[in-house]
Amino acid sequence: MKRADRLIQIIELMRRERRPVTAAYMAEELEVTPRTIYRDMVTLTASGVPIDGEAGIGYVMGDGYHMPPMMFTEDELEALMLGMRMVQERADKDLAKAAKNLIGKISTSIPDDLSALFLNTDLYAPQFVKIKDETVSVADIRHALRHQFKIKITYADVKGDVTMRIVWPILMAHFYDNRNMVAWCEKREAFRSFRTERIQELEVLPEKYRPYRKSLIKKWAIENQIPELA
Amino acid sequence: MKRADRLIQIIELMRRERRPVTAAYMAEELEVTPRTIYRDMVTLTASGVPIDGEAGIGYVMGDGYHMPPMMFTEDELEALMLGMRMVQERADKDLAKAAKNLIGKISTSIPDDLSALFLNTDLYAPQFVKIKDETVSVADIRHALRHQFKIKITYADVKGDVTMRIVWPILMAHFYDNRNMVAWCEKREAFRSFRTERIQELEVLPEKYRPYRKSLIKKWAIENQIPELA
DNA sequence: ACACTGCTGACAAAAATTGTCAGTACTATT
DNA sequence: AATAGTACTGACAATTTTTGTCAGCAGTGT
Repeated sequence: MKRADRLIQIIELMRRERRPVTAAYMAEELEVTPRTIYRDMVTLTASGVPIDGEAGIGYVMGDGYHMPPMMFTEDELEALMLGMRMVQERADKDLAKAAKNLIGKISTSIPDDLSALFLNTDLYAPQFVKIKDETVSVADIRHALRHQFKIKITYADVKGDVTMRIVWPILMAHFYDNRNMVAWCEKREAFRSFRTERIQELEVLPEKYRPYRKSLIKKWAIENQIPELA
Repeated sequence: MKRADRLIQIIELMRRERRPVTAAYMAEELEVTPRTIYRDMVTLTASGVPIDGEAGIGYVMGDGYHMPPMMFTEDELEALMLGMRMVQERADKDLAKAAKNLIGKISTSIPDDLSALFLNTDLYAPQFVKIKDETVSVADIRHALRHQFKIKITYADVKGDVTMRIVWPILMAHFYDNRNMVAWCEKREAFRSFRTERIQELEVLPEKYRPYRKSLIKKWAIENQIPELA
């Protein structure tokens, strides 16, 4: 990659990251050595781009630097299309519908030539193992999860034992052949995973749970040794 | 002045001008020849900076036309996020990077409260079977495919036999544990699938293939009994 | 018809970029 | 007080990029 491109990409990258970004990270992502990144940063700051670097921390972009909205690149549109295909194949039907709507919205708001490219079928992402449809509305779970509502569920476990519990949903996990809701179970006082298709009944309670979902996710990630979420 | 600086300055200059700016004017201002400005513009637009050039007029920066403020529903944002996670886990590294950039672009163009919801981690879509990294650039394949360029590849088949062929790439297929390029093979005069990680060398030829990709895909889909693409 | 402008290709001289390596200084954590 | 992580600098040679030049085509507005 040429330097000029890289500089623009660094601006984009800094704009989207809220946390400090290390030179090493950028070096990896942009496929150059950290030394080159340091040189780039000098160039950018010299040209007036408000980037702050602190030893031991990383780089942060100052507020107020406003680049005009960039259009999507071909690769971004392709990533979007592939992602939406995957969602349509693999996610629950509400989300699949949302994916379809999204494709529509975006394709009408980009130039025609890009749009044609975008909508053209040149991707294929089939899922051979079909995931069972849910009895309950996964949209309800997602809604509860986003706003930290407690939910009451009737659940059939592997052995077929049916129980009723109040849980705090914190995460949706999408695996190859099943979907899981990860939640804190009030009954067991522990994290549990619930396969969505085994949830028989579901009620979103008006009551919210207190600890921030983010911290619960972190705790769960540590317990389950999933570094990318911890 | 170095090129990198000049590009950043061009962005600044375009942002503050309302009227079209001619290449000649910028060339004067930045003390280079117009030819150099034309080259710069190609670089900038390729990097996604929304600049429009019209013969007889000059250059204007797109007023957010390419990416207008869009309203998304919570479900759409969640579909988007899930899709991009999947792409990051499952697609080649260029597309993964594009997915990341896309998240950044969209998150800066939607209201803050939605943005926070959007970026919050409440999805997990791991891929346990890791797909092998490619030797060649999959971005090149995608580019050739989108624009119907022929490509020349050196390919090692299952038995380990290495051959060189000219093929017409028509489709990328993303499976659970591998990625495939589907193409018309000039040598065999038939459709063939090539696992991307077994392509040893790749050259995008300047020559385009004639039949529309869409019709080739259809033919391939019928041969392979894939009704959703036929 | 005309002037103006965007845009492209090719080439060789000139200039910038890069990785490498070795080292300094600052920050937060232990 | 020690340690790990990070920003940052200098110098050099191989490599890559950039630039001007020139010649031309194509679209826009008068």
